Amino acid sequence: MLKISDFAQLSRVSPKALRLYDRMGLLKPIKVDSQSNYRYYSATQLPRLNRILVFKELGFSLEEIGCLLNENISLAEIRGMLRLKQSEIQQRLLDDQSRLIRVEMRLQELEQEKSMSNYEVILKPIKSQLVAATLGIIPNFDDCGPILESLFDQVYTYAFGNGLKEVGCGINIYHETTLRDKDIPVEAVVPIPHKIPTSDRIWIYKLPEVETVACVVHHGSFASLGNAYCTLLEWVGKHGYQISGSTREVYLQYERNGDPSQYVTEVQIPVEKAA
Amino acid sequence: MLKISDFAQLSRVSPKALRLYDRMGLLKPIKVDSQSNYRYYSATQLPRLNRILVFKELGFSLEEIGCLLNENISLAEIRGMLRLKQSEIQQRLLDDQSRLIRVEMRLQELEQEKSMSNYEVILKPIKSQLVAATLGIIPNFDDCGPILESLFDQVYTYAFGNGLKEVGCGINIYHETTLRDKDIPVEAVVPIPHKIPTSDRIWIYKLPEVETVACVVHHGSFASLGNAYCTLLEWVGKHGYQISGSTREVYLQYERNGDPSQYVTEVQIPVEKAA
DNA sequence: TCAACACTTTGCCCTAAGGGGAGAGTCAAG
DNA sequence: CTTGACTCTCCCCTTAGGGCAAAGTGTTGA
Repeated sequence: MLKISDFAQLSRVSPKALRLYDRMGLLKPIKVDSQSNYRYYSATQLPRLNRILVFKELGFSLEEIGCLLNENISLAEIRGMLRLKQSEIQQRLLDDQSRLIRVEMRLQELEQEKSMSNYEVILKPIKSQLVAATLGIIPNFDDCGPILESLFDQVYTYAFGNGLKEVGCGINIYHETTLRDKDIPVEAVVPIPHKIPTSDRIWIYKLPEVETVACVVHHGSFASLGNAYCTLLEWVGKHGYQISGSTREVYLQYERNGDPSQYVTEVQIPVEKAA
Repeated sequence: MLKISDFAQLSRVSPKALRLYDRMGLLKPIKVDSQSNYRYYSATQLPRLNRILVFKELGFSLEEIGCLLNENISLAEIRGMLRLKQSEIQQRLLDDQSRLIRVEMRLQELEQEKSMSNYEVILKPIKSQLVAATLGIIPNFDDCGPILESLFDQVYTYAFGNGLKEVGCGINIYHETTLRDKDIPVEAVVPIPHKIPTSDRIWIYKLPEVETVACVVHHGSFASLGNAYCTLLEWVGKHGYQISGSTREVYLQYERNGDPSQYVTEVQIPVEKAA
């Protein structure tokens, strides 16, 4: 018959924790004085408490331990819970390994560049979306503005002309992955909420989903968009990915003849883990 | 000017999280309508939000991210926080690796033995304690009871005779680590709360602390204490430890001529990581 | 036998990062 | 004008207890 603090000292578990285990049914005192509600424990309860502690160290929650200590639990169930916990821990290990590598890469960058990059590369999935699209060719990058505007004009005009009120923001898709600085084919697409007829210049289709794109958000004039590409391409290589699809530019904020410093563009490159 | 759910969709961060980031000062909307309290965001805030997300994936708490995003933080401080996080992750990795191994060992045991062991081995430190002690020799294990009782009688009698009211429970220390089944020297010690004089048979000293003991709690007659030793020794070997000191038996619950099924004994073996 | 002190009880609030929901106010379209 | 979709704030919930407060209990010294 030990008082709670004696038992706590014996087991090196705080009285608070012992009360919690009592309330959760993991370890009931051998006796509770009905008048004072004092809890009384016995040294014979140490094996059970130690079992609780061991399972806790193995990463089980108190609720799970409640199941594990239940008298009528089969060995198969125990095995199942252990295997489940095993895969949980393995997953956390993998996550932490990747996290660790990314932290270390940031430290390296910091040492080399003496400043933090302006861009954060993030990975995300892109959902399939219905779009209206047209094709064009950019003779050279220095003068792509008017051509792109004209392409999007065509798509927007067509979409509004077919009764649409609200459309998504413009997206450029560069289907050519080889580097070329002249006569670049480009597809100008605009997400639309529902189907409209196709024309000879504008076609409607469902842009397939992309499992993973690496992307950066560029804030400012298109003139400095090259930095975004540099960051993105370097990141893809360094982190063990490879390009697996057509690059897109999403014009999240853009106004014709507006202030270029207010433009916001997201550059997306579909990627997959390099073999 | 995007409403919260538009911005949420754009960034794939829930409105709930955006409100939290607002409240924590991580990402304030560009405008809050003073009458309706509606939050309005701009696509220009995506880079900052992405930075938040990246740091979150690296394992930083929102509070830490608040520091990291603070304008007037030096590169040295950022480096410091990264290094701190790095060591945190490394520690968690090590913990999880050891956890994983222990879970796998339990699974193996389960496969082999078709039942769960009765003992849980736990590691703990033992604090230094003041004790009264005497030495004896056990001719053979089969008949150790009376001799041990006599040894403890001497110590208890001496302690009470010197005015002590409360003493700890008896501990046997087997200083001999070599296996011997006859004439085993044993030290019977009893923790005492403060100094008393030494005699020729009973001496008082401070039992040094032990950094780590592996221990099991045995519940029942001493006759089956061998099982506890088996479990413990097997565990020590399997888990990559080696014995680094004298084994102890702590008689947590014992009553002369009492019911042996109520005895509780803790067997402790000092261990250290094997090289 | 009483006062003092150590101990125990329950209950409440706190943690991190939101999720879920209620009740009330707001916005845009028909 | 109404309706439905959004948004706001506020409250409770999650883990495994820690900290504290008020009230009750046990032991000990005088």
